[in-house]
Amino acid sequence: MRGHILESALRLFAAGGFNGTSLHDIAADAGCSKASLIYHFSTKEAILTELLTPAREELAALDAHVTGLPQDQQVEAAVVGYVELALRHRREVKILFEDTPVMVCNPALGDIAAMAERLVDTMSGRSRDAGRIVSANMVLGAVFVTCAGEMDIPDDVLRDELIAGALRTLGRRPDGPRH
Amino acid sequence: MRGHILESALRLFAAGGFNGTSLHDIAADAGCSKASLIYHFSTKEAILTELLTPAREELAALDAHVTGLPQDQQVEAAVVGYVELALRHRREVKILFEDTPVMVCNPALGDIAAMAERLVDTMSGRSRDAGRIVSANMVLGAVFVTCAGEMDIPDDVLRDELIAGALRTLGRRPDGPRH
DNA sequence: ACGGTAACTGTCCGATCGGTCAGTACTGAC
DNA sequence: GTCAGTACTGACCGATCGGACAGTTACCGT
Repeated sequence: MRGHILESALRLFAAGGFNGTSLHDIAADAGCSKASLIYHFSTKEAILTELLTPAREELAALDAHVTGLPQDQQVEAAVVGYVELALRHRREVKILFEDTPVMVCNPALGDIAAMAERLVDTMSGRSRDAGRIVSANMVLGAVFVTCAGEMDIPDDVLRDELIAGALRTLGRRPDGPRH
Repeated sequence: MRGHILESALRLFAAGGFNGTSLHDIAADAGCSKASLIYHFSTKEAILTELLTPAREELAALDAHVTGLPQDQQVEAAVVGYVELALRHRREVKILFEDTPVMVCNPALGDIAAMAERLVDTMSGRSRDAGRIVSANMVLGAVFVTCAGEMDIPDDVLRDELIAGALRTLGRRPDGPRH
């Protein structure tokens, strides 16, 4: 049951947003009572927290891994790691971006924004140059939107194209998409 | 008053989302009663609609303008037009992306998604190649996120860097950001 | 056979939601 | 002076929200 609830909540939050989805909606979708949701998770917020925790932990792991790398490998590792993470957690990332106001007020999730910022800083090569900073922010949004929107492209192709596109955005590769 | 209400609603919707902002919140921020909101605009949805209409119309104009251009100028025109539009309507674009579920159900706003899709199609060079399609989608998200997030970079610099970054993403320029 | 506990539900609750409505204050036209 | 109309409000409404709580059922070790 617990798993069913999380699956329903994930789908509904991704489709209608956190504030746009009621406990009644989730209960109906999961095939249980509203009271059952509160039995398994004590709050609506707690459902969101538990839903996003795996992605949050993977982001933390990525953050730690990238930081420990030699300088000249950090950018590429950050890009690849972020793309794969976003692809592995498409709907979670969508919720993360679309419900930022809800998220930043959540004590268990509030550090995600800071970690994302650090990821962007890494992708910019820790530069103060406006061009680098803008490019890195662009990658953040580019990967998110592309993963969140549903396209009929196989995941492995999407992965490679996202990485290539992101590195192009950052000015790391001279070659464009073939045609 | 009417203008004050729209300004308050714009700020609050952008900060907390449509579903996360109540009529009471808007009334308090605008310094009037909740009933006054309904007097000027008949529904909460109508406030959103009126708020997004200018941006919607500019998008429609951009769509028409780009379509009328010779093939070889369309991609660059689409990129430049989109960047300038997003920069001119930062908060509106943020609402547009964060409240897609609300938007697509709104009859007066429902066509925005279709126009955005056409814009992406144009930026992809109307290609069926996965790389092109992914790149174009990336540009859509890249510009949005960068405009929506607040950075202390002057608008004109941001404009140039966004255009350059987007064209790089699309593989239209071999040079990266200077360093 | 039975006590304990985990899983689950129906029902109720106060708060808040978007929206209605009767009424008031002000203003310019005649 | 008065009257129509515009701008606005306080009080109120039903619906829905997240959540509390007292059960009921089913299973399990003893």
